[in-house]
Amino acid sequence: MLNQVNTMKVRVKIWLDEDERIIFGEGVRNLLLAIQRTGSINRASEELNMSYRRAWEKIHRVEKRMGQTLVITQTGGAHGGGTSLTEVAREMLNRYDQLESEVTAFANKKFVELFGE
Amino acid sequence: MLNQVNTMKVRVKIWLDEDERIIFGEGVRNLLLAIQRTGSINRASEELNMSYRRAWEKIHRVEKRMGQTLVITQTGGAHGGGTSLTEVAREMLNRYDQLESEVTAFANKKFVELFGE
DNA sequence: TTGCGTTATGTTTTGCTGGGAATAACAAAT
DNA sequence: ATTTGTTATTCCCAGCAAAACATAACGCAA
Repeated sequence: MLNQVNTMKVRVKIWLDEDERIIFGEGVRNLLLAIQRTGSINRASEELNMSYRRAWEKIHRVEKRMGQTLVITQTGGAHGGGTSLTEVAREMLNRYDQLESEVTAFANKKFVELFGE
Repeated sequence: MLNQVNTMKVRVKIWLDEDERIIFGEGVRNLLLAIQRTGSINRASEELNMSYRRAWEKIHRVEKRMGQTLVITQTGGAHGGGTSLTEVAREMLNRYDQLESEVTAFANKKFVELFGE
């Protein structure tokens, strides 16, 4: 009956929240990874085609909600400064990534069971 | 280290898509359920605090993308008409709900494993 | 033949999110 | 002192998505 729609895929989005407020999701995850890779919020936001302002807001909103510091910033200096991640941020990244990949794998398996021919 | 943030919950959103276009998600699911319950798009949209316009567009966009008819509508008559679901719609609802509940349960279990104390 | 409640659809208005420009502070190197 | 590239923050504007408004058609009942 549904064989005309069997090129569908299942998609999953996962986030952590507290009182309906997003604490940690895909957006911050990507941002933190880019900061880790580039060493600066500025370059990270460019990579993600996001304005610096938005990137900055995103991070600090999450920091406020978590009551945790996620980034260590330094202004001035030879290369203008930069930003690196705290241990807490790295830990969150690890756990979130694991959660995300396991749930996604499970969803794909179930999807095939339920919608596959 | 993350014990200050242990009132968090994990949230999951699941949808079916084809070429980055949403085919079937939470929105249409709720709408179809409300139509099933009320027998009319009009009353369903009121229940969901959504404009009739938007409800109607949502349904027909999905119908177009699936190439399937989801609702049977009737205009005029004693009570003005009404709308009921097709067999395809009911089948989609069943499978989607099952997928959604199983994945959500799995996500909650994994979340406790990864973020619980 | 008028009224009613529904489907169906076009047009206008509103509100909000995100982007961009602008500006300041900072500290190392030269 | 000047240059440099970053963080930090304010303000205004555009674009888009949702809401609101408007209108037509339909068919049964009275």
